[in-house]
Amino acid sequence: MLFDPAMPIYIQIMEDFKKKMIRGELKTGDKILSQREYAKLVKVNPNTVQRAYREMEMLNLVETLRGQGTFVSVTSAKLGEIKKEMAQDFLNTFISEMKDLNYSNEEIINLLKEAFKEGEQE
Amino acid sequence: MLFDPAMPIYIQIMEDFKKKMIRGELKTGDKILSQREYAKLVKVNPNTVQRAYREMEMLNLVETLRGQGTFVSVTSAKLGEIKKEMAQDFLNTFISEMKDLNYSNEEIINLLKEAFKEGEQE
Amino acid sequence: MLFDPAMPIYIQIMEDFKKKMIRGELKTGDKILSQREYAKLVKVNPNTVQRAYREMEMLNLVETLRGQGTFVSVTSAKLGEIKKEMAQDFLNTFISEMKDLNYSNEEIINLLKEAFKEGEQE
Amino acid sequence: MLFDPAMPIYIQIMEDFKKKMIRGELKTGDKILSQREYAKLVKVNPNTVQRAYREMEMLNLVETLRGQGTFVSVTSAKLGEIKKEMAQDFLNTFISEMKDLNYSNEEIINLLKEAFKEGEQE
DNA sequence: GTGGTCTAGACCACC
DNA sequence: GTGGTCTAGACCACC
Repeated sequence: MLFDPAMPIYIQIMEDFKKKMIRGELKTGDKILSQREYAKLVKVNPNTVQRAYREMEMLNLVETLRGQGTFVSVTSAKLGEIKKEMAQDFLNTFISEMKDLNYSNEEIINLLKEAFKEGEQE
Repeated sequence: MLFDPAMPIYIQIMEDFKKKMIRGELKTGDKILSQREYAKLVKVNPNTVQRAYREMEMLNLVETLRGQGTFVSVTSAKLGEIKKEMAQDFLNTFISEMKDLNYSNEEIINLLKEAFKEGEQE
Repeated sequence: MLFDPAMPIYIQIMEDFKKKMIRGELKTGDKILSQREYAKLVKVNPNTVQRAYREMEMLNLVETLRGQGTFVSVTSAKLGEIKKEMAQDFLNTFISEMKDLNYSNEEIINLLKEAFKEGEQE
Repeated sequence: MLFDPAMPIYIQIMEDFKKKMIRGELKTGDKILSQREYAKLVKVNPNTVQRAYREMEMLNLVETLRGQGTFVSVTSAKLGEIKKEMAQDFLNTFISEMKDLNYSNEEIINLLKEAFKEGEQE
């Protein structure tokens, strides 16, 4: 995984896990990598991974059992909430970028529709 | 100006000038800040500013006249091109982020329309 | 401050701050020691103090302003809640200890009353 | 048994024996585990157990008969004394903790009574 | 000056 | 093996 130096690594780790949960790649009950394994995998310090895991625990996304590991424990209600939050962020960023380029609401929607049409043809 | 450490600063400077041109805040013929003044303003090394100005000159966005300064020289055709390019980038990023969250084309368009409706009411 | 090795230091730091808030020695708006100063004072690593401060922030007990410091931000409602929680803990520990010694409810209350009487006379 | 690292283990072993005597789980004449067996049971060094047994012997709580083992030898008078001492410690700790939270004598007694009422209902 | 992030590595408790 | 705590110290951003 590549990290954007503009954002704390532990936040990026959390975002990645959230996305995996939303896409169903990680489901409630699944064991995730141990802090040490994950740290080795993405080449960061185990302390940084621990911080990400700890914050996810406080958000009730995962549950940690000492000596056993960390397990996904997110409820579907919570999952829906997270999905909406993340989507809203992307939406806001996108809209403000397009407004910055002087696009009107209608133009933005049209560009989006065009992009989808092109996508279909491929 | 705040710079994202994940991207070269000279690129970010260029993007900023491009946006200003697109929004009409900078028009053909306008004199822009000298490299030294600009460097002082945004607190970066003058060499970095020089690189940004040089690249903009190669793209025919600005023209430098010895002893006089640097002037916007972009044509309206070029401007339209840049605008489309930048918009396309934002669009692609946005779509791939939303797809990452498992949103369908229809859902994305609906979310966008809702966001615009809410924006109106404010 | 002396720390009990049986409990994490950052928890003990938090408990100490909570008590000071309950007793009114720290009031909403008060600036508390900077992480570094506090670390020096109680002779622990600044990272440990930071963890305590961060957890207090998540509990809305304090508020942190970058570059300015950390300030008490607890509401009186929250304060009452904390006070009850801490008292309940002390109460439970005490009762189970006394039950361990085979004291009945009545005996415990009588011992307490006696202790208060003696306290008065001093 | 779990030991609190804040206190010498031999003291904690003694406290545990005292409690068992007070609760009548160990009576005068009972044979207690040999030092080696006890050490194995609670996973501490036999020297630590020996120290605990020796101190209990000096307090006339147990008696060691060469080649036979260690036997409880506490008198009922002594037992009452110990019980009071331990209770007094718990009481003092509890009162000072509650005073720390600004509770008055009356409030402490009321909280205790409430706790007993709730205990009954369960 | 302030807090925030991260690394490297020790040591502990639980399994 | 697992996670939890702590230290020492670097480097950064904000004031």
